[in-house]
Amino acid sequence: MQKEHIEDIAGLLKTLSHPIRLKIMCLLQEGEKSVGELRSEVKTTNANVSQHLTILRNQGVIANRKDANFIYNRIADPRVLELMQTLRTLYCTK
Amino acid sequence: MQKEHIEDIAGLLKTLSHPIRLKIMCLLQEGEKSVGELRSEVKTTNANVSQHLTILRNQGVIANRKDANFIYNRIADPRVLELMQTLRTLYCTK
DNA sequence: CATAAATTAAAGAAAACAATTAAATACTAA
DNA sequence: TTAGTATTTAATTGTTTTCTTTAATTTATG
Repeated sequence: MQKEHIEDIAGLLKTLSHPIRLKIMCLLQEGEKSVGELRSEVKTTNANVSQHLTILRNQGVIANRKDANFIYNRIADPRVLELMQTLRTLYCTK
Repeated sequence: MQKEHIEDIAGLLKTLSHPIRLKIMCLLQEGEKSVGELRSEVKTTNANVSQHLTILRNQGVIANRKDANFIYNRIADPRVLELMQTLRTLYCTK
């Protein structure tokens, strides 16, 4: 791995390394979800979820679309989807 | 994923999410290396490398053996090895 | 034993992070 | 327009990380 890759991947892992953000990514594996739906699943405040979503969005791993009052979030990077699947296989099987 | 898994994986990702630690893990994919060897590759102080090695050891991803003046470190968890390989494939290919 | 090389441990300051609260924005519907 | 819902932003505060420096430990060798 070259230096740039190291920095990039470290940044990605850092983004995913918070329990709330990792859980959000897990939930989004099932399909897009609004901020409110995510909030009720991760059990924290709207503001907190919103801040974590901003971090995920800045990293480029999620994107969103607006529909009326709701903002629906989805996983934007197929590589992250595959990474999540690898983590599940390695650490959640058996 | 259950809550415990989320916490565990988030902790693992956090451990791997520092550029120096990630680089160390990359280097150890090639085989065991002493603290001094790692230091010269990641270009920082011995103390700093040692601290990062402690973090990796506490997370259980590396182990070491002592031989005379040298302490040789190696990757201790095969799942992490596979995770590293996945990251390389997803983000360093093409 | 004395010295050098490799490593660890401890302490400190600066920077980054995270949660909370309150205020602000955007949109819908009555 | 007004009220209500969903979401974001900003500010504050406390915690955690990270790096640096310095001191201590371990082991081999002269």
